[in-house]
Amino acid sequence: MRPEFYLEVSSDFNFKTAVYSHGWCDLAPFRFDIDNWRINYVFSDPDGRPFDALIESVDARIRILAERGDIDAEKLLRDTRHILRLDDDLTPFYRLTDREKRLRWVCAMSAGRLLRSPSVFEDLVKTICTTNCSWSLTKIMVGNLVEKLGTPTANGLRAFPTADAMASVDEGFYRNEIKAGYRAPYFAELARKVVNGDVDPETWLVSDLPTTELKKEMKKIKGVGDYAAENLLKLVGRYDGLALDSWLRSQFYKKHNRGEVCDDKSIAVFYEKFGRWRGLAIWCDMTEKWH
DNA sequence: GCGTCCAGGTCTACC
DNA sequence: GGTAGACCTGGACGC
Repeated sequence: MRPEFYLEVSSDFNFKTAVYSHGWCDLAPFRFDIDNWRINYVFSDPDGRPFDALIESVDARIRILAERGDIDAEKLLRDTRHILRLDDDLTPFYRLTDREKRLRWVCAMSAGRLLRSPSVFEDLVKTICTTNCSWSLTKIMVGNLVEKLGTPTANGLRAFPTADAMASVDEGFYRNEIKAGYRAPYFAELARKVVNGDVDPETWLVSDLPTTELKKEMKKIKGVGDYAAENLLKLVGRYDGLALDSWLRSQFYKKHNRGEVCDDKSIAVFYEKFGRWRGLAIWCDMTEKWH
C-alpha cells in the first residue's frame, strides 16, 4: 500500500493551469500524464534518498502517492507546495488582468502559477539548458543529466542530480555525455561553486535584494543572461522582467503586431501597465491557447 | 543523403 | 553601454 498524503488548496488554485503553465512538466524528473492530468516527480529525502511520487487533483485537494513509506512526509508536502506554488498570492495580478476583457480568462482559470522544481539549483540548471537551442535539445540535456548523474530510486527512476554529483564530473562529461555543447564548462563551474559555497541559488528565494540587484547576482553565473535571469526571477516569484526569448517574441508578433517583427522596447511598452506583474502578464497572454 | 538554418541566448572582444 | 562574431547540438527543411 503506497502511503498517500493530501494538501488543501485555496479556491483560486487550478491544478491543470499550474501543471501545464510552461514546459517544466515535460522535463525530467517530472513525468506528465496528460490523459489523466497527473504528474510524477522524483523527490529526495533530506538524506538524499530519492523516491517517486504521483501528484494529482482529487476533490479539490492535492493527493500525493509516495513510492514508499519511509519518507520525510513533511519535506514531501513542503516540496509539493513549492513546486505547485500553492502559497503564491496572485490576487493583485488578477486585479490587473481583470481590467482587460481579453485577459479575464486568467483569473477565471486561476492561471499564472508557474510550475517549478523543489530547488532553485535545479531550476537554474534547467534554465541554462533552455538557452540557444530547440526544446527537444533541452529535453535531451535535462534527461541526460538525470539519467547519468541522478541517484536511482528502488524502481530505477532517478532524481535530479545534486550539485555534488554534478561537481564530480568534468567538462568533457558534460560535452560528450550530456550533449551540453558550449554549456559544458558552465555546468562544471556552477556545480563546483555551489559545492564550495561560493554560490547558493536557494538564497534567491528569500533575498531582500531589489530585483535589479538580484538579477545582477544571477547573471554572474556563466550561461545566465537576460532571458535566463528573468526566467529564474519568475520562478522565485518576481515578475518584473519579461524573459523574452525567440518563442515569446514570435508569439507577441503574431498576436499583437500583425505578425510583424518589432523591437523589445515596444513589447515592454505594451505590458508596462502590469507593473511588477508584467512578466507574468506576457506569459499568460502568450500561452492563452494552451488552456 | 547532404547542406543549411535556427531554436525558449550568452560570452568575449572590441569600440 | 552597445555590437559583431563565435559557440554545441539536433531537427526541420530544401534540394
